[in-house]
Amino acid sequence: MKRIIFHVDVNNAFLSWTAVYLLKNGYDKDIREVPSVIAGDEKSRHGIVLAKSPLAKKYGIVSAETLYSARRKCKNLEVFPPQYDFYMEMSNLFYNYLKDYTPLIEKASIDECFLDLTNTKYLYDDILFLAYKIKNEIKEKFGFTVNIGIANNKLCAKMASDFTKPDKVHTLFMEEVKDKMYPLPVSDLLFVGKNTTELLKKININTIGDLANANELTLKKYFKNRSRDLINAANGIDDSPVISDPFINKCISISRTLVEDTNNEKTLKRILLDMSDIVGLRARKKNLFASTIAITFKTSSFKSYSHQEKLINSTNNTMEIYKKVLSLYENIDKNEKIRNIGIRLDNLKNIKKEQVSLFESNKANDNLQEVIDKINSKYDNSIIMPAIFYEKK
DNA sequence: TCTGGGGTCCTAGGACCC
DNA sequence: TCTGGGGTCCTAGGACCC
Repeated sequence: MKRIIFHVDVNNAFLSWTAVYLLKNGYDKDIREVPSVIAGDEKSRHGIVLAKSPLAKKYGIVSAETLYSARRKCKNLEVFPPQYDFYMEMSNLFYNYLKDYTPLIEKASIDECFLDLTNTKYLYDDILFLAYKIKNEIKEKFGFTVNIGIANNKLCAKMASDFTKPDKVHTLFMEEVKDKMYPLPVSDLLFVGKNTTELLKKININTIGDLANANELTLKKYFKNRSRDLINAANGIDDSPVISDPFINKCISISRTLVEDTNNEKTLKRILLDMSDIVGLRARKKNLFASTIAITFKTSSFKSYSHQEKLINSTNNTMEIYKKVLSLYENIDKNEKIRNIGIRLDNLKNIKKEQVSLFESNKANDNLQEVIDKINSKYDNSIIMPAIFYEKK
């Protein structure tokens, strides 16, 4: 049976949401109507474009480019800082509104959801009418616009919602793939990024249609096992389900770009401890336990490295994470200055894997952690941490 | 004042086992 | 007297997405 899938995507999410916030708070201008971007603070080296208005786009400004370069393209560019807390609020409003239409809803990211309406569509006599109703209601209720893609699977729904923006509904049913998707440049296809586009160009594949009809053996030379997936994607084939189960992270990570490059051990260890506590707390809140811990870093010359290690007992305990992080830190080249440093908890499961040890028990650690978390949640900002970690260099 | 941050998935290559 | 072969697990690195 053919499925009916909606992909609902907030137009220029960060920029729209900041526009909503500003208008609500008496700002007299809609920043969606001028050349504007949302970008981080350059002084703390976060100066890249996170979202752009349609007019900023006309100047050739793209996401993830440096603010410096964006300003050079457009002299009167208006720049606003991101407001992550407000974005989370809007994202939840959006999701809670949509989930009234079907229990089969998947939150794909902060600003997009998939809805499987296959079994609920009989409730709505006209699926297109329903999409317009959802789109218009979101605009009226919340003040931002969305695009909705309607298709028989997630891939095509997502492609469709990307067609023309903003505030639009598009369909891309299986029988429309040839007409609507084949003529597009292959770089428009999901999972085809910059590098893949370059490689495809070499073998004269320029449109999605070219890829759809490509010879798998030819592709294999460049893309190995990925070849079949690429051809399937180009043909609009995808049978991945809409997953509404509470989301279980595969990994939780955190990283920070430092105010200035450093190889000062004390500074780096202090930051690693801080971050160990943050990721640990996030894992504990979701009741997830990591069996792999990694540290990641970027050097002054922008080269990335990582070191990871599997644990015998999985954990989400701050002290245990930090202990492992420190031992991983010992492996890194202490001469190189570090620009960005991070921690990743990987192979997360919602049960604790524990090998029974004759010699020690982690029970005490876990109990202590629970007490610390309780205290910290009561007194917002105070971070309680065993003193030994502060006194040890 | 060049170049963020949080994710997922895949692959190569080494270690180790039988 | 000159180096197998299959399987699994683990780490490092890279591509891609929003």
